Amino acid sequence: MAGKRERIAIRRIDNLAARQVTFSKRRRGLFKKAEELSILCDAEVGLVVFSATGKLFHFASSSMNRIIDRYDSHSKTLQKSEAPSQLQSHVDDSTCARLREELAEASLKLRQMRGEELQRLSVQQLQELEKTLESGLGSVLKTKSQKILDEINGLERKRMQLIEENSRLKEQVNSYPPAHEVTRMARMEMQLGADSEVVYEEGQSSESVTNASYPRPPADTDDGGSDTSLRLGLPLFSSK
Amino acid sequence: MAGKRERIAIRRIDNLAARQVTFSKRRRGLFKKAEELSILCDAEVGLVVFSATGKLFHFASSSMNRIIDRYDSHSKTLQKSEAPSQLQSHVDDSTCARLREELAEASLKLRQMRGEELQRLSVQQLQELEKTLESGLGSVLKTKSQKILDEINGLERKRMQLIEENSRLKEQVNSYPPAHEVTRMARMEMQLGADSEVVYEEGQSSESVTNASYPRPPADTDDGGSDTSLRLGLPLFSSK
DNA sequence: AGCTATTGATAATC
DNA sequence: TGATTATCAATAGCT
Repeated sequence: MAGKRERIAIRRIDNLAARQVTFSKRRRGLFKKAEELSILCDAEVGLVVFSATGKLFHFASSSMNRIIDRYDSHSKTLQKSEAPSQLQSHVDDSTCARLREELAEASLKLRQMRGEELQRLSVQQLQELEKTLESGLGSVLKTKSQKILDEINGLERKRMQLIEENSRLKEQVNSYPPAHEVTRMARMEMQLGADSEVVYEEGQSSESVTNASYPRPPADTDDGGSDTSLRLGLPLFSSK
Repeated sequence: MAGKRERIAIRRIDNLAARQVTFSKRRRGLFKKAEELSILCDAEVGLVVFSATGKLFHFASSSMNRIIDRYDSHSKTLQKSEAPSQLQSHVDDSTCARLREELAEASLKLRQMRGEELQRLSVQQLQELEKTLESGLGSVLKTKSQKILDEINGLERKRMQLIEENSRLKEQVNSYPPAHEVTRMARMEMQLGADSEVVYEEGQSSESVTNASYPRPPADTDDGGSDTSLRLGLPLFSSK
């Protein structure tokens, strides 16, 4: 039948068709609610939506220009004087047109690289695109691996420094064991156990620092479901 | 308790307090949905709301100025031709600047997808790029496979039509064998074998032809250059 | 494009 | 305002 709905996460919908369908549905819903708000609550509402393909949709309870003007006057308390007689700032239309063309072309290429709008391409062109993507993917994997390795190495270096320092300190403590300190150390060792994180010595291969989870995904909450494999794919390249 | 809700008519709410409460609630809902649309569907969304008391609320998936510029440049299609004032050229100027900006951004993304200028990206961003590239690559392979299959099917269909036509013609020839033609036919059949594909003419009837199985891929490989494997990756994988 | 099972939004109320 | 809940409205997943 229909409709075993599940809640969806609010992140970009990967599938193109699904994204377009959702866009249509939600866009209608959004515009409806915008209008309702303006009517119910006597508010002035302006809504502008550009689809991913660049198509424009808009709604204004009064007129868009009026709303934009009102928005400008509200938000631009600190508007700089626009220096109205800006001589020679005239950029001719051809430049603009060319820019637009280039932008359209770049956007299309981007969408195609993301796997959209491929129907018009020939097999030959698809082949080329495939090659480009594979090459790019290779570079990305390589760069990512390098960055992760760097991070690991950095951590390892710090760790070694700490181990060294730790040894030095331990030596000092053993050489001059003030009574109260000896007692404290003993207590600590009992608490921590032999295999605790406090490392006194022992040469360690980087093996135990593998990629289980890299310490710091830059300031981003790992969205719980994202794919977990890192796909380093570079250093241990035992093809064959 | 609470809430025996009734549906309400979409007209201005007379009661001031109720109107304000509804404004707050619906405004929040509207902004939430605006943001969701922009994220889910990769759309650029700008929303401006003035309350009845003149308070401003706004949301922009990118930046409001950019969206307003983009809106202006879109609706500028039917712009009045005159107004050569400074203001006009000022608008053109900012539009141009925005275009330049967008183009630079798109170009950078393109280069990054091709594997260039990746150093500044974080591991997280690289991971995302990788995912995008893999997804795009999957779509490309899928599309290419489909196109190749279509081509094969088309060729096969034509081949079957030709074989049919061929049989028909052969029958005709056998029924009315002029003396000199008989000789020729005999010679040809000795050379070519009975079931060869001698094509006399191509009848272009688009009758339905079952294309279920194709005995063999189109035998004529005039493609003498490409040494690359096709990497069909055929078994159509679903994209989610 | 239609059709529902569900989730999500929110009107009424405290 | 904020919280609660009964209802209505929007829409995700299919066909």
